[in-house]
Amino acid sequence: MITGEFRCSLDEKARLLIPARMRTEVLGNVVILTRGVENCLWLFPPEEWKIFSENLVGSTSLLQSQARLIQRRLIAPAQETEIDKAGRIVIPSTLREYAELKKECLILGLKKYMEVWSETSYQAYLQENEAKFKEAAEELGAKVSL
Amino acid sequence: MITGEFRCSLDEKARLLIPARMRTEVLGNVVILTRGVENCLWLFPPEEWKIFSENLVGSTSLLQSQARLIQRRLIAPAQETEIDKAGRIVIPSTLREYAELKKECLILGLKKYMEVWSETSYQAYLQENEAKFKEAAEELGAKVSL
DNA sequence: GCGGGAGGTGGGAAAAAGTGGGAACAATTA
DNA sequence: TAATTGTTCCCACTTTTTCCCACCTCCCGC
Repeated sequence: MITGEFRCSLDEKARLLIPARMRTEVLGNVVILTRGVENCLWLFPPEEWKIFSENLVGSTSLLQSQARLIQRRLIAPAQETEIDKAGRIVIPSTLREYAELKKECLILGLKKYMEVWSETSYQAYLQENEAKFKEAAEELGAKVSL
Repeated sequence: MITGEFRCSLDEKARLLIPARMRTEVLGNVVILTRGVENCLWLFPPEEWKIFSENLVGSTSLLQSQARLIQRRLIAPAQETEIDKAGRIVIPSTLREYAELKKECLILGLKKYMEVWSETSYQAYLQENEAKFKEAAEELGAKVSL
């Protein structure tokens, strides 16, 4: 999958356009949408979702509360969604509300999956975390020479 | 890659001319553009980006907040861009806004990669950090004989 | 000083991507 | 059952992007 930040818009019918550049990377016309960590949605191509979810389920037991929590939080909300002829997907209302998506959205490509953010939440997230990011980068720089 | 500071301009179609001197150093006609640290964009030749990003992604999990932060801040914004026949690249709007690029830009050559700054931000950055630079130089001088 | 070439700039036109909304169909409620 | 609301599919329009070409200007050799 490609990386990149792309602006995209959600219309009144709750359809989100996947930018053409990212669309070409999704084999087939189906993606899995779920709640992400932080205020965003995660969007996986089916193969990647299979790997991720099976790993997650495989390494946890439903007899443990933490495992149940993780499963409810990440696995349960997952829905398969079809990409229409114009390259859009319909965002289910529970997920739309979770990520507080308005008209202005942002899609992030992260190699194995994508994230969908409301533009305002994403800017807020980046601003709040810029200091942490610089610290993390310093630390990383001390370990690895990049 | 060559070093040097070059003034260059961004036109109304968001195309940035890579000075001919630097262009010759980029094998092939593709570069990777991403958010840098501080107010600038980073511009890597594909091979260098591969090394850098793989080092970065290699040992991280999307279930950890620091890893997500670094991926969102450095990996997600990265886009492959082609150099056109006239030696220009198109700067994606999210990146252009991040670095506050206006017509007057500056490209810095830094051996392994390049940086793109708005001329005004760069001047401000240098002025603000001159004192810190002198300190850093003292410290380094104590360790290494240069 | 003049001609030629390389580097740099701008903009037109075709193609591609994105947007909105109508109509048909399904579902839900009174 | 009729009326209303919500979905889905499709089409037409608009905007953006891409590709290409023409021209400008500066520098160098003659």
